[in-house]
Amino acid sequence: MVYDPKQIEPKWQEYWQKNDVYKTEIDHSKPKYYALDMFPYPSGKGLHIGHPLGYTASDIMARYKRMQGFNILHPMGFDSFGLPAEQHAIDTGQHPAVTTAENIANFKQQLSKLGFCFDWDREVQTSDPQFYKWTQWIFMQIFNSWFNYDNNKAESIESLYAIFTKAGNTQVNAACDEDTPSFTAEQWNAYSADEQYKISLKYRLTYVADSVVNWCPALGTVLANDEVKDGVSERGGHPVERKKMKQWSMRITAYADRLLTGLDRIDWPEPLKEMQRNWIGKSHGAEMDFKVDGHEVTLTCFTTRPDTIYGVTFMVMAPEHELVPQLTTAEQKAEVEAYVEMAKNRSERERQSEVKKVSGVFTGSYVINPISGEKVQLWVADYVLAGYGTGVVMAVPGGDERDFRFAKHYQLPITPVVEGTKLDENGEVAEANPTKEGIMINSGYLNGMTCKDAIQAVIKKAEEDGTGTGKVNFRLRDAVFSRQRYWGEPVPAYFKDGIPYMIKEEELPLTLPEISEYKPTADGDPPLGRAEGWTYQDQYAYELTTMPGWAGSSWYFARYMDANNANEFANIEKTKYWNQVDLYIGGTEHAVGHLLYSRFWSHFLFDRGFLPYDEPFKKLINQGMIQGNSAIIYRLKDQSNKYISAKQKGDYDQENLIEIHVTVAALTGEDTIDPEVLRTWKPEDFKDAEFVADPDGNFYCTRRIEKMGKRYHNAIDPVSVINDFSADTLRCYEMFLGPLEQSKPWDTKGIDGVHKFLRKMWRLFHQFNDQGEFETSDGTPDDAEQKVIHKAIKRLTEDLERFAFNTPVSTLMICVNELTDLKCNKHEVLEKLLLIAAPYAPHITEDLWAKMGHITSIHQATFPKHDEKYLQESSFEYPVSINGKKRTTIKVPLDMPKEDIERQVLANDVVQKWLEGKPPKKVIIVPKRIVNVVI
RNA sequence: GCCCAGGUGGCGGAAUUGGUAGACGCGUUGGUCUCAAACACCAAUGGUAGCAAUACCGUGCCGGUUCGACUCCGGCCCUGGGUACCA
Repeated sequence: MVYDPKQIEPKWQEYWQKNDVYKTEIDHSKPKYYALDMFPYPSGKGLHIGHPLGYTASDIMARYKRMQGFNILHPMGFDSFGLPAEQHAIDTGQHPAVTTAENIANFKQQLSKLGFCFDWDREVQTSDPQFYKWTQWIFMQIFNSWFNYDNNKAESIESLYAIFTKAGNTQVNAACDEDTPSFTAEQWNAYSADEQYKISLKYRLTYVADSVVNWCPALGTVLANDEVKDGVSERGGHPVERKKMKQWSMRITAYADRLLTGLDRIDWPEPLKEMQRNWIGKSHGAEMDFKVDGHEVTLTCFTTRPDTIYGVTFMVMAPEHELVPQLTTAEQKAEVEAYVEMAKNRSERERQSEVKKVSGVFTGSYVINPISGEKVQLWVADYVLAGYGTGVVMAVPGGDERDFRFAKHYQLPITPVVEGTKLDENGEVAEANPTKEGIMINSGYLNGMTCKDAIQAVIKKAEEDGTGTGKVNFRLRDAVFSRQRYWGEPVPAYFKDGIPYMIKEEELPLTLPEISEYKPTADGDPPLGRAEGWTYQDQYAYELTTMPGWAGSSWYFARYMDANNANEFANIEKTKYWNQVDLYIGGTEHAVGHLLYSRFWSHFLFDRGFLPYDEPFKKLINQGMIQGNSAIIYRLKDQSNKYISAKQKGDYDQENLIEIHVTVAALTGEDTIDPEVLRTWKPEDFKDAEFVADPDGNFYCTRRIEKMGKRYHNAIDPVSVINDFSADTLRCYEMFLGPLEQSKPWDTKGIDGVHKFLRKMWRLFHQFNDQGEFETSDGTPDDAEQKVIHKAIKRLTEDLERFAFNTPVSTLMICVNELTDLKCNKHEVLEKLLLIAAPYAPHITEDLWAKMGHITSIHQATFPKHDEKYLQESSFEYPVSINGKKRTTIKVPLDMPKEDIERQVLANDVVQKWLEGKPPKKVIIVPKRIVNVVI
């Protein structure tokens, strides 16, 4: 009988499902283990080969831990709100809910073939009203909270009212809007309830404020940065401008410090923590006030280097800064306005990355240095960002590279203020010196101080003079929470006299209304503006924006613990049992998005007593991305229908070529394309296209390794791989491909080897009779057999304990090969082999396990432990090096003392030859490693 | 630009603490089995020189630390991810 996965795999998948093998209940007698995957967005293209990578790893860990006696929570669900379904709705008119349901059905169908041990009774879908009811509920709790810096915790808004009633707000140390006025208890108590409410809005952790967005007037909508290419919309190529709009935001900045220190308590990859730290970007420095000459206006800038205050030779404000018009002189007005208009269309990313393109304009105004009293020019330049710090920088070209480039370009003065700044032959500053190491020069009373002392000195003086204060600044910005979309959670808020109010908790969920079209309205309102009667109590307009994609994904992991609870988002007793996610697996692309927002919400829910932990993910592994190998062809810009073979690229004007990603299904070889496949693939683009092939008759494309995704048409369907081989093969192969954390392009080159391994394992159980039927023997295993299996158990266990998922496949292969060589068919040995292979290849091992006579699932059996007694060696073969270069080996008993080993080594022929009669300088013996003779 | 990661044979990768570089698999070459194929099995396989023993070179590039460096340090180059409204 041969290994026939087509027969085995569906059989056992059905068995597991029917017998509820993976159903999970709280069991206080067992330790728990929560293994979680980042849930997928159910795209229309279905599962791609990257999804099963992380899912397989967590599945292996879940099965392994289950076999070690843990109670496993291993659920799956769908992040089912999102842009693609909405875009599909705009294009076809099909309701996103319908598209999403179809896609989810397809995903589940595909997932079912991979043999994962998910407990599907706990499935969640973020677009399900029974789920988003609780997303809205959490939103309300955040709205009804404020952040108290005194104890660094979110508290109920009632407690803030209580403080105001007693003491006003002068003693309150809270996260709030900048324009919050001060008031006493008397003043507060004199306010009307409405006025009090209005003031409370400045403290609540969600609030409405102006935020800058990418506005596309032609499409009447806001675009994601992703949808903007070179300043125009990706769809249609319409101009995009940056515009301020009223948006809901969340005060994540209040949690900046806790999100920073919380990282120290979790087992995440250090680079990822580093990314989050940098994203939060805590920096110490000062805010300095510069008076504008001839105006009653002060410009405040944040700087991390107040010590360089004497090096300030000009000042720069962001083009969006609200004081730009006021501070521009009549002569400079036209130039400044033109510049501001130009800067409006450049994205923040462009502005930061194109450092070589220096641009800016003089306002005509001057500011006065608060320390030196010097008068310097005030400029506007787009390398200064409105959103960071105060949107104004004091430029120190001697110490900052961007300031330096700017000063060089516009011939502004450059003063070196730190000793050791490089000068050119004319004695002018040759390059900026950004280091904090050195002694101050050209800096008045600061001269001779170290930078660090000067920083303190300047802050002290500024605070005494009232011209500045020491300040901690964060790069992190509050999180914009509004999206001008249809397919997202409605915000459970309505407006009365322009003031936002929450609906009542018992009125949740606020379900998405039906609308006729999914586009924005003619006057630029979000799609919900089309919903008829979209009002609260028939009179107050509901919020028209919806929540962002990260809302649902910021708490879904808690819902799995109590997925069907209709009265609470998750019962606290249940969340106490399951607690933190023990192993969370997902891609690095979420490093600062999802993984920061989830931490934020968890910290919040913890503060308010809704969750028993603040850090949601105890251990995290960032799986690498399985990249696609895209196929790219070239179209001539001036002839929309003409495509040229990639090899002729050089013959054309590069500006005239447009790269087009085409489906990898059209590939006929490494880099050749069959144009006929393209004609049927996308008739609207290629039906009548002209393809200019090479003289050899081939039409070449360019291949490029990049993210696998819909837009690149480079995705591979895992089900096709299962059909060609088996689910067990795919699982093992995805692990075998390399370290989980590493990104790698998908390539099926080596998959045969893994498939062969499974066949070999199968044959191991069918090798002892002529019919090839299943047969094992009861004989006692000999030492060689014991050694093979115990070596494998040890290696595999050690590797899994350190979350190395790739090397165990090799270990299993070696074990099967060695047992085959030994012609081992001992029941005791083969049973252990099945047990250790079960997490990787659940179907084949389950089948063989049943054939061995077991009546319960192998996944409910106990994982074997290795016995050291079979692995003990009596001697060790040392590699012997001369001056670090390996020359020979020497085998000595393990317990031999170092002096005796040295004697043996020196007596060795090869060593003697190298020594040429002279004694060695040194002999280094590292036990069980190496002997190195230095001559 | 900024933040993070990676770079090892023809290919995917291994080397767990600074200690035999290339485990395991693919591919290639030669062979066994077969009427033939498929399957399977055996052998070789980093490069150069050599019949061989062996020698020299070799972990992106340049330099350093060390008895010894894929591993640690400094400087570059290239590739991938993120960069706040893709998910």
